[in-house]
Amino acid sequence: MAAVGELQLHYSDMDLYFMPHENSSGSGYESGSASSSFSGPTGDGNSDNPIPFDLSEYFRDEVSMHSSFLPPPYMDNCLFQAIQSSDINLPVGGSVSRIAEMDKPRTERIAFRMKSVVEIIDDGFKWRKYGKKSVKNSPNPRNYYKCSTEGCSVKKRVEREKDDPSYVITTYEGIHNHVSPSMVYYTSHDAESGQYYVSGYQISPGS
DNA sequence: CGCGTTTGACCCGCGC
DNA sequence: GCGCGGGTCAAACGCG
Repeated sequence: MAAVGELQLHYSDMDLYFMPHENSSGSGYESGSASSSFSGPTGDGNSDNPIPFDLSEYFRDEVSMHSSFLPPPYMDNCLFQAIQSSDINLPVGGSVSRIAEMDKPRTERIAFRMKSVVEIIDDGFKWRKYGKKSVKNSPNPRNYYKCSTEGCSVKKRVEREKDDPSYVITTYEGIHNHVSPSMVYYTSHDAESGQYYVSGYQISPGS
């Protein structure tokens, strides 16, 4: 397993897409119907010291996406937690600032688009590849992975963007029913707001 | 030998 | 009903 720090990722080039539910029309980000996407800031991006934040606030307030320069495992976890623990909806055509006004979540699908020289990113979870398909209108194949943890049915798809192969699109579907087997997360409490947030993480020695 | 990957076959939904 | 495309299955294969 490659450590995150070894990957040549450009977090400032990362976009997030909230995918429509499978029963909605269109094909998500490919057709341009994805709802919310926002690029990260172009700051110095110190991924060694993740900035504490409550992701749900980022959904409510249309602000710069600090998590864009955080390592995928950290952001990944926060996104799943945010979706799992709040009333965030992931609408088609909705803006980020309106998300909190929406109904219950209808989807558990998130797509990451990031500039990367590698397709397989160590996000702390253990994945088993179960399929590979060439997709229409794209020279690049799409790879299918399942979380290999027993009882967890989270899937992810990985493919390179057809227009710019330097970008990798990773789509997560489902929510892990377990913690990352290789990551240890630390939480802190903000006395002023009364909220807890993830203040850091560490790859566990056993992984 | 066990585990993960590969890859062709199969299934299913959708549009015509 | 048929063809197409996306997603999944599972046997074969490779590697440590």
